[in-house]
Amino acid sequence: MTGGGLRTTRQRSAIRSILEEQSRFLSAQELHAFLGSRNARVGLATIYRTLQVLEASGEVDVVRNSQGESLYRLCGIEKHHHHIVCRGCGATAELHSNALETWVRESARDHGFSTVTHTAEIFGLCRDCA
Amino acid sequence: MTGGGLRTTRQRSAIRSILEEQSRFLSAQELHAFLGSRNARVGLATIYRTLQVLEASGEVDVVRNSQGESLYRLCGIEKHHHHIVCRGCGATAELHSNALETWVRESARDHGFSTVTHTAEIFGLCRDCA
DNA sequence: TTGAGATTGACAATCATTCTCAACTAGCGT
DNA sequence: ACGCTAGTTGAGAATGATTGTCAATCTCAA
Repeated sequence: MTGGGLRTTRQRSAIRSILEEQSRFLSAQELHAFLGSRNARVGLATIYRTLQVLEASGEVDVVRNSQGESLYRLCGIEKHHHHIVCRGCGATAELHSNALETWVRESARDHGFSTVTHTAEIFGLCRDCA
Repeated sequence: MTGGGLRTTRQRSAIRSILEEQSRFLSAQELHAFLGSRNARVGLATIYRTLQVLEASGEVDVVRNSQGESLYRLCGIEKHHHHIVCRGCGATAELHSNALETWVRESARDHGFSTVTHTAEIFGLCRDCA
């Protein structure tokens, strides 16, 4: 994480494994509980560190729920995108939208803003949870 | 806050006053510092409580910065809107966009989501801070 | 197999935010 | 102006997610 290469450890594999089977947004705390429940106890600090690494390398997406808690999800796609997340079960779909990116670009231009970043997430109830 | 009417107190006036002169997003902590610096000391708990009331009544807008801290800003407009916020000075402009709302509606429909809410904020550097 | 450097984890430390609850006060009725 | 009562306040404890610490442990290239 600091300089050299990354190593494959039991902990990192376990974390990645959970992330893979649950293809939805999970909090670090949930991840911790999951790991514990299957005898693969991993320290919280390690979970947070691993999640940071994955985030930095773009392997997971991060969103914040209304409580300000960070939720992580494995993400195969490197392309910029957004999410629609189910408040009930956490199911997620990725969204790609030119309309949105255009809106961002034009808003920035109209107000003289540069080096802009943006957030945009939709939360709702999926068909099953409705 | 619980049931009946609201009262006008020195604290609430002071908070509102700061919010009015600083027409930009402030954190509760900044507000606390501001108040302290002008001999109008107000307890942090009170600041948070007041901000919650103002948020509930739609008098302030709230966004979360990348640290997960909540930022508040007085908002005269009751109509739904978004913001473009300067990372440097906190200057803010309100955005109204049919394109964005349409994107949300269509994304929800396409994925079978109902009762959706959404967040969308743009962060960047304003002309002065660039 | 070995050594250097990456990684881990128990636990302390942060930090924003919320809770607790006794003391205080705005403002209605008199 | 006075009293009363429910809304308010604030100091400090509590919460809860996240980060820092650092000695012990583990990976993996040589």
